[in-house]
Amino acid sequence: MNVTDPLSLLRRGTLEIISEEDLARKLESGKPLRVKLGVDPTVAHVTLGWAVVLRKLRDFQRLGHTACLIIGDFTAQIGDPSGKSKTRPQLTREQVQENVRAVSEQVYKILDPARTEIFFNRDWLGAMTFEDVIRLASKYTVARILERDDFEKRLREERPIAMHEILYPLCQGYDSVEIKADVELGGNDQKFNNLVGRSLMSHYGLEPQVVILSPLLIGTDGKEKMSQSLGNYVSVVDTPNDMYGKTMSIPDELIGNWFELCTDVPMDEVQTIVAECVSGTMNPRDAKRRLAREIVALYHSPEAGEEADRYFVETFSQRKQPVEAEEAMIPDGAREDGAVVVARLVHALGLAKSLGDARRLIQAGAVAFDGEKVGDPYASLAPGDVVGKVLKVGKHQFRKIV
RNA sequence: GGGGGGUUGCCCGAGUGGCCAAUGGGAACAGACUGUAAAUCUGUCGGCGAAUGCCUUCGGAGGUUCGAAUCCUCCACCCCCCA
Repeated sequence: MNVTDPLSLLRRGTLEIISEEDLARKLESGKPLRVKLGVDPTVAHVTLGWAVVLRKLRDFQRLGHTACLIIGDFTAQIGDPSGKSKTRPQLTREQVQENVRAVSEQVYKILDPARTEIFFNRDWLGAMTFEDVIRLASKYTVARILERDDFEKRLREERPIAMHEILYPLCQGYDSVEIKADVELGGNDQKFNNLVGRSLMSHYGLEPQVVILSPLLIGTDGKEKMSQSLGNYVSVVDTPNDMYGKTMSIPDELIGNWFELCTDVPMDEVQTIVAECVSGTMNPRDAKRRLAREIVALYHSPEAGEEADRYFVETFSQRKQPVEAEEAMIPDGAREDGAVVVARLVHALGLAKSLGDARRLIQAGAVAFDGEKVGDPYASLAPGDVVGKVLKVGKHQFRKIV
């Protein structure tokens, strides 16, 4: 790849580079840089939010540098204190391996495997003696650790902070020492941890890493950062229709942000789109359709993007029956005296979490066959009346009964 | 080590012997309206049952009582103040 100005490529979609001078100097040295990114092995999906930093990492690869993925199988036991402020459940080595397998497949939808190294931090953190830990801990002060937003907040709110959580930033920072990182990428919430890495590296006589921070992508709920545990995410392995549909559901204010962080659409074009939405020249819905198409194109194909767009317009805008709904047989549990009990059918197909829930949905008018609502929670129909029809539950769950 | 406060449903938070499956808010889900947006209005929001109803739930284990989220005992965990 021929890039005349590597720095400006690397700057897109970042919030802060600490420091740009250092980065420029390291780039000029001409040697391939080791670019570190920590990976949380407790998740099994690469989300668009995570893809933001992965895409940045890919930019580095295109410039000839090496991606160093650190699987935090050791640190996962501690749990990053940022965010939910809860200690995570411990994972077995097997569970970790399982997630890593799933995730690495997805990661290579973005990264170049030839320029990627993978490490497990258990390999060095797990091997440390207590003495090593004490020595590491001596290189940082309590006051500085407690500066961390989350700790400060929890202290103020009288919520617990366990000793081991205090060690978390040190563990993560030590990873940088171990792999001799030149650059570390991360979401903005990683700022504290990544800066600790810088400081530790100097203590260990290494040149401190450059820290590059990306904004956190807001999830489909429009409020919280996108994360698997919050369920407001789009996975890079979602089907085209899902990916498209989820993208269409984001609030308008996020359009520009998503374009910048999730697509390769040039920034000046993004700015035009946003301006037109604001001025009313463009319907924000159409801007989102473009966005959704771009995203599907990136992880599937441009054709799949068009296809998903068509599906969306037909199914939701024009409220047609979906062309091809997932097929489902009538489970035995849904039958009673030869008739099909609608509530049981909905429940048995997993479209409602309990029988009672299914009845409530029916009562609320959320259940229909071929567009015809079923209003009676106790309705039962002859099998002939349901087979071949499309069952709709809520806004976007469809099953073709066969 | 001493003293005080706390642990309620997805979250926050009321409830201090029966009227409590447990007020209220948020989240979530559904309906209407739409652009599968936002805002708004309405409904639902432990499980099972056609139903009077039954079962499970208020940190854990016991106990008192006709009856306990509420009282007692022990245990676990958390916070604050003092040392």
